[in-house]
Amino acid sequence: MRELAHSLIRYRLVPTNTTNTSNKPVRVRFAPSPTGDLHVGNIRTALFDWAYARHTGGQFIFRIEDTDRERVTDEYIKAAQDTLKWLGLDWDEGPEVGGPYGPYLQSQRLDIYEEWAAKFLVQGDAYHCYCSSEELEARREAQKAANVAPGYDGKCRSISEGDLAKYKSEGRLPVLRMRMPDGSTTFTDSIRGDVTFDHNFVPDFVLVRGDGSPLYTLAVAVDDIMMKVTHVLRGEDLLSSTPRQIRVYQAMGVVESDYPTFAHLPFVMGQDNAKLSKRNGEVSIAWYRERGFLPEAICNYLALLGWSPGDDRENVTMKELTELFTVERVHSSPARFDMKKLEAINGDKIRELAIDELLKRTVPFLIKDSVITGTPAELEVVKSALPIIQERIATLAEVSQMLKFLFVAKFEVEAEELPKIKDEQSQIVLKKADEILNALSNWEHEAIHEALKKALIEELGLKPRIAFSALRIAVTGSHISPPLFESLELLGRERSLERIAASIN
RNA sequence: GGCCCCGUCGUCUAGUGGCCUAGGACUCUGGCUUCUCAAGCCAGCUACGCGGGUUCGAAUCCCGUCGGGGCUACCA
Repeated sequence: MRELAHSLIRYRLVPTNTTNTSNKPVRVRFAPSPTGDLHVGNIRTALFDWAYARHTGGQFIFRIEDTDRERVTDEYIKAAQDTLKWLGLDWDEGPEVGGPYGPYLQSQRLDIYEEWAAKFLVQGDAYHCYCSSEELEARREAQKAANVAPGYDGKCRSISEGDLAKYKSEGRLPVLRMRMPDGSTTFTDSIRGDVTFDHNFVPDFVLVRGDGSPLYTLAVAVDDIMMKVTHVLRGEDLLSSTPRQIRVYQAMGVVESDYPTFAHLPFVMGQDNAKLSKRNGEVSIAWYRERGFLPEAICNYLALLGWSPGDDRENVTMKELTELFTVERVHSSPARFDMKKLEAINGDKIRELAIDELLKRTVPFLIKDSVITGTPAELEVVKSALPIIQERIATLAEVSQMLKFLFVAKFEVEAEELPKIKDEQSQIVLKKADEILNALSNWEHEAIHEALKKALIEELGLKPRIAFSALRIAVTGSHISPPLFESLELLGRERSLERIAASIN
């Protein structure tokens, strides 16, 4: 009977657009399984989820899928929250903030899953399966060899009394398996259109482990329904798990109009066209944070991976993103992650920062790199130096290299640069500069520039790039530095003259 | 192997039958500017995977093909 009832379960979800045709308030969830630091792909998903929720004025729900307690740790859960906060992806319901449909950690919802599982068993939608992993493995191998679709063969759909007694006496613990009826499932993916899965290729799947713990397939479906989620935007790796999820809705007795709308986001790939992973690029958001990438730059860049506003604009703020984001404009094809473009956008965002804001953001890097300790006097110097390096850096971490010459206790010219100031011509320049600057009373960069230009360019007849290069190295230690005259002013008269003198043979 | 998804410059993308001799951005190359490095400005290179069809006309529609990816767990 039950089988019959499910024999024709084709259905279709109403096509959805971002204006949310249904009158239900939009509820979008980001539900990662933190088995490590959140990575670029997770964040791109989170960003789209968040942007969609904000765009529609709906709720953004943050749920932790920690049914696999072997791989998910408390540190990773904590790190995931920190990362989202750092990026500015604030959630309306979830860990810390709570909400009406909590708890939001699946490990705290075990009794809920247990209840539904029991119901499914009673209803006959699910059944106990006593097959051991070894047996399943063996049968899978056989299926593969026989070239038939692999998957559970339904052996335990009906078990004889005798077999049941035998399994129990052996102490076997059954898993709970969902009965997949004949037929097919079709759903409308907002990004991909109609997608159909023939149930011949969707085998009966496990809902509850032998030890009684729930699996993703059960928890995710139950939670999305119980939390009244209206839109599921997630990675395309979950596309083929959708018919299973829908099967659980059916067992739960949910009416079709209450199913969430699915949208499967394309992957973020690494350089080598494989899914982005540790092997082919940096994936951990924490890594980008340490490297001096701005959260708004990361979000801006990631927003452009698989989505575009439609016109030629590429620089969008978080606010603009929430205004412009629609699921219709999300691509269906995967995108490759390009560090170079991220860096370019990061540089642009740095240049947009007000000096006080830039100061606030760079100080932790300078302290971490032991360039400064953070005294008010140091901060003053950094602040006055930032305007001249702001357009020269692509990441915040670069400020240390740029400004350390202003703070080092014991200054030394970089070893490889030394020969460049020891030649005859450089020595002439340095001696002349020493003489001129010692006589200079006004130590402002314009005055310094004027004096040096007159002495070195006009009187000695040198090309500017030649003349100033030696001086640059002598004073900053490197042939790459912030503008020379401003650097001299910032360094101060005393230390500048000291360094020039020290560079003279 | 089976099922499913995907296919425009090197990369991200615009493009939904004529506005496309395919636009923008990043990268790269050359130039300008310049005290180095950047930034900025200008210029250049490079793409509709392939083959059929439909049509007066196709990057856009259809079919096939090739290629890439995902899933195929008591992971998510």
